[in-house]
Amino acid sequence: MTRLAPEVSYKAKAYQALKQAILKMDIYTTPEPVMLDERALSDKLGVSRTPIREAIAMLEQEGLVKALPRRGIVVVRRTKAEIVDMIRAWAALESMAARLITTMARKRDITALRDVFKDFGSDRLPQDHIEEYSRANIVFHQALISLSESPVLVDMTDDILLHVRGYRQLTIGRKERIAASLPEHLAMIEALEERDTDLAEKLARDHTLRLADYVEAHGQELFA
Amino acid sequence: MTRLAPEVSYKAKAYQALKQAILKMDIYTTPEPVMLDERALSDKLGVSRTPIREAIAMLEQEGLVKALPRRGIVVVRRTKAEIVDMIRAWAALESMAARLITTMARKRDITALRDVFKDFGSDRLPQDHIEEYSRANIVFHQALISLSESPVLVDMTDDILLHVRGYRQLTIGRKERIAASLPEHLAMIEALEERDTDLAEKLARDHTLRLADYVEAHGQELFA
DNA sequence: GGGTGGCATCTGGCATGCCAGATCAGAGTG
DNA sequence: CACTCTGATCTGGCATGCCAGATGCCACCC
Repeated sequence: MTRLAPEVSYKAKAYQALKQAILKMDIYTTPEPVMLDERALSDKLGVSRTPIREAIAMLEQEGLVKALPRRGIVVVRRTKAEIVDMIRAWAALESMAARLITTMARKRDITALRDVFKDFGSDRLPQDHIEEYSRANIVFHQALISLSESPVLVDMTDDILLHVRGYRQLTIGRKERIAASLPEHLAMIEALEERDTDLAEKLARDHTLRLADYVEAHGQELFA
Repeated sequence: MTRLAPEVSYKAKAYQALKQAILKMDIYTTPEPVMLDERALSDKLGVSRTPIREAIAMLEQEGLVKALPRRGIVVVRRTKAEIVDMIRAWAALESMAARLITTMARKRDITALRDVFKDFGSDRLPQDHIEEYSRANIVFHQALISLSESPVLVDMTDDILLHVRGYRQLTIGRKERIAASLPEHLAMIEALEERDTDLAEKLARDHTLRLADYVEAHGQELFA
C-alpha cells in the first residue's frame, strides 16, 4: 500500500485559489491598482486569516503580489520593460531546452509536438482563430520544455509564463506575428528531429526573442 | 522629502535570518536530515511563531525547506541530478546575459570584469588558491550577469546560485577544472569586448555546461 | 522476551484578538 | 472658503492558545 496523502492544508488551498483568482482577472485593464483584503478573503474562503496570510507570503515571494504595510496588498503590475525582460529569460531557457532535447528526447516524442497544431494548416490559418491558436501556442511551448526532462527548466518557465500570460490577449493577438509563428514552430520541430543541436537552439531562441522585440516595439498601448 | 522606509517587519527579518542560517550550514555533510523547529526558532529570534511561520512559507516557496505536516520542517537536500539540472539552467541564463551584454553594455564596464581576477596570473595560479579563486569565480559570474541589466536574469541566477553554492567546496574545488576556468573566463571577456554576440554566447554557455558535466561525472561522492 | 496497545508529548495548522500605522471624513478655526 | 486637527475606522503585523496528527516510551499481556 502507498502512504496516503497528507491532505492539502488550508494554506495550500488558499494559495492555489488566490493564484487562480489573480491570473483570471485582467489586472491591466483597470486603471487603479487591484487590492486584496485579508479579512474579506478569509471570509470568502471560509478560513481564518492565518492561512490566508501564509498564502499571501508565498505569492509575495513569487512576485505576484506585494504587501504594503498597513496599507493593503496590491497585485503587482509588470511594466513593459519587465515583461520584455522576462520573455528574454524565457528565450534563454527554451533554447537550452531545445539543446537538451536534441541529445536526449525520443524521436516519437518530438514528432508528437506536431499534433498540437494538427487543427491548423493552409486551409485553416492560425490568424483566423486567434484564441484557439494562442492556447495551442502555450501548450506547444510547455510541451517543448517538458521534453527536456529538466524539472528546473519546466518550473522556471512556468513561473515566467505565469507573469507573461496576463498579456496573452494583446501580445499574441497580432495577426502578423501569428502568421509567422506556425512556420517557425514547425522549423523548430524539424531541427529537433534532425538532432541539429545548434540550429534547434538558435531557432528556439530567436523565435522567442522575436516575441520580446515585438512586445518592446508594439506593447506600448498596454501601459497607458 | 522621500517617503520614509516602512521599517522591516519581523517576517522579513526572520526570512533573512533563516535563509542565512540555512546557507551557512553544510547540509550535505551530516547524514540525517536537518530539521527546523518553529517554537525553538521563535524563542531564539525573540518573536512569536506567526512571523516565523510566514518566513518558512516563503522559504518553502523558494524551495529551500519543506514542511512535513505534523512532522517537522526539513531543509531540502538536492540530488546530484537536480544540481546538474540547475547548472544547465544557469548556463542558459548566462549565455543570454552574454548575448545582451554584447549589444548593450559599455566597453569600460566589460573591461572592468578583468579586475576580478587581477590577483591571479601565471605567477599566481588559481589552483594554488582555491578558496580565494572560488570566491572570485562567483563574483565574476554575478558581475557578468549584472552587466546584462536584466533584473530577471539577475534574480533567477541568484536563486540558482543559492542552491548550487552548498557544493562550492567540492564542485569548484578540483584542480583540473580550476586550471581551465581562468582562460575560459578571459576568453569570454574578450568576446564581449569584441561584441561577438554568437561567440560570447557560446563561450558562456559551454563554460557553465562544462561545470554541469563535471558535476555529473565526478559529483557522486557528495551524495553517498 | 517479543509484541501490542495506549497515553504523554511534541509538532505544525489554524482561529482569534489586540495593536499601531494609515486613511479619511468632518468639526473647528482663521 | 481653505486649511488644519482630530478621532473613528480600516488594514496588515503579531502574539497567543487550542487542536489534531505523529511519535515514542512503557506498562502490560501472552
